Amino acid sequence: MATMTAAQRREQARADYDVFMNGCPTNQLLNRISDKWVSLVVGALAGGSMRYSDLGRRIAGVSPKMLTQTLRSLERDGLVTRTVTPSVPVRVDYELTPLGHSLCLLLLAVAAWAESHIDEVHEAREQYDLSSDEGRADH
Amino acid sequence: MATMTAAQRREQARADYDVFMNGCPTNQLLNRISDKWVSLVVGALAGGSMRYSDLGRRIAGVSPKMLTQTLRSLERDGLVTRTVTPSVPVRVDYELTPLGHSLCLLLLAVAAWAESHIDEVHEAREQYDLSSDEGRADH
DNA sequence: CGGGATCCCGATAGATACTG
DNA sequence: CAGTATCTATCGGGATCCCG
Repeated sequence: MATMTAAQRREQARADYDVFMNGCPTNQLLNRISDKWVSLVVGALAGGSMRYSDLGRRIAGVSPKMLTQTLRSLERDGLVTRTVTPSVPVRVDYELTPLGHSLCLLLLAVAAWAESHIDEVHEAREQYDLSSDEGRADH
Repeated sequence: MATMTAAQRREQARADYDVFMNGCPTNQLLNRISDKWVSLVVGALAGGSMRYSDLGRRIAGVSPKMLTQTLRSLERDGLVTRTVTPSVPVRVDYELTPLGHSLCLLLLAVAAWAESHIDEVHEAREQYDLSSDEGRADH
């Protein structure tokens, strides 16, 4: 079947693309750190180990489910360690691994870029929004 | 009203949190670059200006809608320029601004981290998945 | 050629309730 | 205290049609 619709071709392309994506470390990392809570958790743990509920209080706004989910994925990727102390009641501490601290450094670099360039972005946005309004004025 | 349910308190916390988020440049940037297509578009444009349909072919798998949407947001943020040449048919070129190139550099830094640490992450994942299987074996 | 408008669907965040 | 299970609402992403 050499005759494919545009949609079919895109579908095929997406299949190839997905394979490419899965093998691409950069996108994996991007997906990870772009997670709504990851940067906050890493940031909170940067100062040292913390208990589950301390994290929940520190990050304020996260549901137990999302906190657990985030911590689990970070643990799976070797970015944090989970330490259970079987006392009564149970105590669980989370701490950044060396790899986690390394990631924290990268996050700091991102933050640095953001803070030094955000003004330009905001200015560009105002310009853009202004132009758009003018364009629609004579509609 | 000092008596609030846990849900109400979280809701309140989220409101505060959202304000904090909106004002935080880092999260804005994170949201932007974590967009599925942004890094690919920026990467494609790193080599020079490109036409709309060339981008569509180069990135392969993107729908026209998402490509347009991505380019618009990048244009709005002052990361790319959109140049319309009113010939027949119309020709539209996109190109990275200096700010866009700067972002590209940051993306490169992220990519560098990803490539140099992805092995550790994968190894950690295997370890983690292995341990999980063992844990469930005696269930 | 380069889009905008509209409808639809699957993924996922979050609320709620329950457990060891 | 530290989660787990389930259900629902939302929303990003895609297909499809249409315009300048």
